Amino acid sequence: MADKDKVRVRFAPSPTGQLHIGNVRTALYNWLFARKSGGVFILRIEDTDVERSETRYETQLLEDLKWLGLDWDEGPDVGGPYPPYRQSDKMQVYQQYAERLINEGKAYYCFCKAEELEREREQALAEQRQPIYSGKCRKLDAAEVERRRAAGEPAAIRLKIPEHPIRFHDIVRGDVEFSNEVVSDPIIVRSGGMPVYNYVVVIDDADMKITHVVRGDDHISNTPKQVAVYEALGLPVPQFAHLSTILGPDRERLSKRHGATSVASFREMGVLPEALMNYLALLGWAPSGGDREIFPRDELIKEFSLERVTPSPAIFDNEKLNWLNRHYIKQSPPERIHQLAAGFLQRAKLLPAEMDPKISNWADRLLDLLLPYVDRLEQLPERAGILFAYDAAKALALPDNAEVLAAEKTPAVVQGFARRAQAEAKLTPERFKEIMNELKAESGAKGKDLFHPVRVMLIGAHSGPDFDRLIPLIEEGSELKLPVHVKSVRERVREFMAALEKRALV
RNA sequence: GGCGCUAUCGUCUAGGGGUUAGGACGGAAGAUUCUCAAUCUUCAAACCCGGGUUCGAUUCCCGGUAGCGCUACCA
Repeated sequence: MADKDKVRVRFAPSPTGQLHIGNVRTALYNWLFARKSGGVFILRIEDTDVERSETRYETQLLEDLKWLGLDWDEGPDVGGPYPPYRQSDKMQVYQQYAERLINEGKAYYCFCKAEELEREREQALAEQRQPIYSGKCRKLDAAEVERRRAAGEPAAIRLKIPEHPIRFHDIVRGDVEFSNEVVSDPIIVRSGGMPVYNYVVVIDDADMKITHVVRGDDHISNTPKQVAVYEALGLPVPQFAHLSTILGPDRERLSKRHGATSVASFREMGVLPEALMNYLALLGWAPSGGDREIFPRDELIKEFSLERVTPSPAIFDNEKLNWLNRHYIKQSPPERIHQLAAGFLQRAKLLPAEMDPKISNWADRLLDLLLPYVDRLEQLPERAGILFAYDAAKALALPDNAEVLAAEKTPAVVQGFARRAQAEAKLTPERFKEIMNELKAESGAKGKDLFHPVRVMLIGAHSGPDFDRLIPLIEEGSELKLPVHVKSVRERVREFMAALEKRALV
């Protein structure tokens, strides 16, 4: 492919907060499109809003993108042929272009005061007129402009919007047309000298030779202004693709109000990046056929196309994300998922920060036991409660257990199990099976009636993982030096019987 | 208010002038398991409304309605 035909796309976030899930999808689609077409993916930092931009957010942003596996070919940290990649480093360039527009008569100085404009706007609204700029300063004669400029009167710079409808092509939505009557002459440089987004974005995209602008559809109404800037500057207009909004369950634009929306929060919850990417890819895009849901990164690149992006807004569905996350937890290589998952138990202070091989081996088996039960890794510490947080009194008090405890054969099972288990220094799964068989014969209980009481005694709940794997984990865990002691079967049984006796007395 | 965008199961979507309107999440039922989770099987569940065009519209066109966005010297 000739260089001049090469696809060049960009992701251009503002470092004004945590990287949001909606922006991530935009980044993902840009990235997929670039990788699919053998093009270039560019990261650009839009920090013209000096008030709200912060360096720490920029650092965080890069980290989040890396975590997601979205790598960029050009950017503020890696450079590239069209620097700078941070708008705040580019102020003179914007100023030069603005002067050029003024000299060519395509833009003009506007001396209107902000309050004055606000008044006009409110009045227009009150009279049900279009609140667009009157164009007053457009008619000022050169001499007066010169005089007022010389007197140091602050002036913004406005672009002259042409007298014809502005139309552009959108890959997702087809042809879009705006009547010029609804587009004010936009301010491109503020009276303070700071250029405005709708202007700098065009300069940047043109300077960086961006071929496709893929971004959120909240920009769609801004696009005519931007097209006007391209045209005034005589620069080629790129292709646009406006992505639909991601909505919360209440059909309102997804925001912090809806809970976790930042990449960081998903990471902290133990959502795997590949699950998040897969989910987001499906939110607003589907392959032809539409009967596949699982798309690892490579498959996504192979299948993706902007033409198949859906124009309608989509509601974010945590359940489906969970399903994908469970899928990728199962698919993930054991070493990777063990390491990741162990981190959650370490942070919860259930596992030591430094794990010797013995503990590490035990932890791996524990995780294998627990992992099928979780949607997100953050649920692990709570799930691990069956090992670490045994509490007999609580088990007896739990409403869920009431039925089991009240069952006719429960006392015989409990007594029989307790007596036998107490005799075992270390219960083995084999011995456990024997005991259960003996109990079955002795009490006449079988199935649930037999196993539920024992389960309540051992883990405080009537349902949970297989005893075959659970019992060795309990017994071996009790011998390990862990931040939180794992009670042995004997300890559990003793505690349970004591609590039972106490309850009987009350 | 004006302008713009959007409209298929509860949700994400495939499809498209004649289809049993397909898949997935979630839900329900069953199989399996001591139980729960996982797994497997089965089931229920949708073309926003009204006009055209047409032999025939869910599909094409127009209008309505609803949702969302924009309407800044924010990005």
